[in-house]
Amino acid sequence: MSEDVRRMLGENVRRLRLVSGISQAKLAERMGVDRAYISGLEKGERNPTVVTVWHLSKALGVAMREFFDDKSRKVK
Amino acid sequence: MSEDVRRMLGENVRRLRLVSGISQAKLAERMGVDRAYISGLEKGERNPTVVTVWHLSKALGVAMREFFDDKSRKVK
DNA sequence: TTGTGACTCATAGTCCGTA
DNA sequence: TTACGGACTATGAGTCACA
Repeated sequence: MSEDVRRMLGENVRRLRLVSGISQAKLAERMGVDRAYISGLEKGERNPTVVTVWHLSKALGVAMREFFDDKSRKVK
Repeated sequence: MSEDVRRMLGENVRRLRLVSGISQAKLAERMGVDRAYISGLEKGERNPTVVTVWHLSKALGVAMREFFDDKSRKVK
């Protein structure tokens, strides 16, 4: 289901953000977006565009593909 | 620039679609969207959401990350 | 087979507050 | 520090007729 995509993305955003050790507010500031949006994103309630994912990748210093690796998936 | 993301994505969609040997119309049919949308996508004029990319990955039978590999980039 | 402009409707994303 | 909600504006989704 496509809801899974949003959830997976949100988990990856949170994971990568925590790895870089910054708050939602700091991430939002780096991206130039609202902090409330990051909150919804990480909870899988948002369906961002690829440009937004690109902003995320720049702000967190990771490749865009990092956001699409399903860490929860056991096989394949 | 973020325009580059749209262009890169469009190029990857076209590349992966041609690899699988189908027309824009066929891809659109598989995704359940209008053919005109695929046209705009491949030309880098659209900024799709991650759910749309997910539909693309299902229709073309590839992983989502495939759409974010920058084939035109020489180094790094 | 693909590109394009004009279009409607849904939602991305903001800004305010409260907890 | 984060979640949540309402009201708002900008922009993406998705279609169509025509070239």
